Amino acid sequence: MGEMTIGEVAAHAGLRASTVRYYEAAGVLPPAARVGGQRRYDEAVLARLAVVRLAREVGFSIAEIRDLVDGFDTTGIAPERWQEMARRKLAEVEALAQRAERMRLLLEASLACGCLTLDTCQLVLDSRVPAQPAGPASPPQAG
Amino acid sequence: MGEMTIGEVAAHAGLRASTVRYYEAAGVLPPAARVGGQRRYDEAVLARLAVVRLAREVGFSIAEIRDLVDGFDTTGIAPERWQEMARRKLAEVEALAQRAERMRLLLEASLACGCLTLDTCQLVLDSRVPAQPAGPASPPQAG
DNA sequence: CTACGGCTTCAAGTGAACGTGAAGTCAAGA
DNA sequence: TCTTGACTTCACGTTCACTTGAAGCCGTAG
Repeated sequence: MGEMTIGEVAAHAGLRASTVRYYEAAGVLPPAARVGGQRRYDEAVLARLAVVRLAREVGFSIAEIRDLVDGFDTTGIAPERWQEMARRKLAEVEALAQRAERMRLLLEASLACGCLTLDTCQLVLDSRVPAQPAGPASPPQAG
Repeated sequence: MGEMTIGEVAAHAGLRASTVRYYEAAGVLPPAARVGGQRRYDEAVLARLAVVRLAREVGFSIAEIRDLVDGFDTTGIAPERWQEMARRKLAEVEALAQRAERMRLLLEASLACGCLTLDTCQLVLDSRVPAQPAGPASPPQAG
């Protein structure tokens, strides 16, 4: 199983061939060797794809993963780079968890509230405009 | 303050005028009355926009909010419709919270692990391919 | 008169993570 | 030989919630 085509790699990794090609174009995988124009892989790419999967599962974007593996072939990445990025991402994930918790609380409150018309519901009134600070008007950024 | 232009409404709601126009086009706001081609609003629209804000905060998409307010003017929505959609959304939000929790655990584990090369890390090996069930091959869906 | 600010419309752009379709190459099998 | 299946590149489509740009109307202030 030393030489694999893109279809075999995709099958082993649980991906589509198009995704593997996309990963290469995005710099997440190094350019594969070609035989008659077709990509050939050895098993190391499966380890790399496992790292990519883990990174995706913990919330890294494709661009972040590109930065993570930049300058390395399929054999290994830089541990200190991972550590640093993982710490940053952990903060993001905790923020996400807090947001989810807030959504959950609001939903439960709205279900418990049961007011006949939401237009007069206290929950709605509470979320009218979230505290505009003083100073010249600056419209909100995309969120 | 009975008659407001789109700019005034936007300022009161903490939105951009373009967003208010977008909401109308998306069916989230009913078509506004026009005076000389320009939109005119009364205060009821602010209550509607507060409902929209709350709905967005608890995770409803624009399309879901359109369904939520479908058939109602700026005065009120259907409570039972809200209840049903809120219950569904609550399940989604709980799933999101679980995913965030899983991301957090994985990140913390990877930071605690500290193995020199992630390619041989147990965490990576664990996330190789998540349990493909038997049967004819069917490529994974987007997710 | 001219500039200005705010309004109108429609169309297209943004970013993320791929998916999809066209058009063509290539080797193996009936 | 013809077909099948897997592969190639390239470019455009998809979803979401908007934003931005172009081109133009309208009232007012200088």
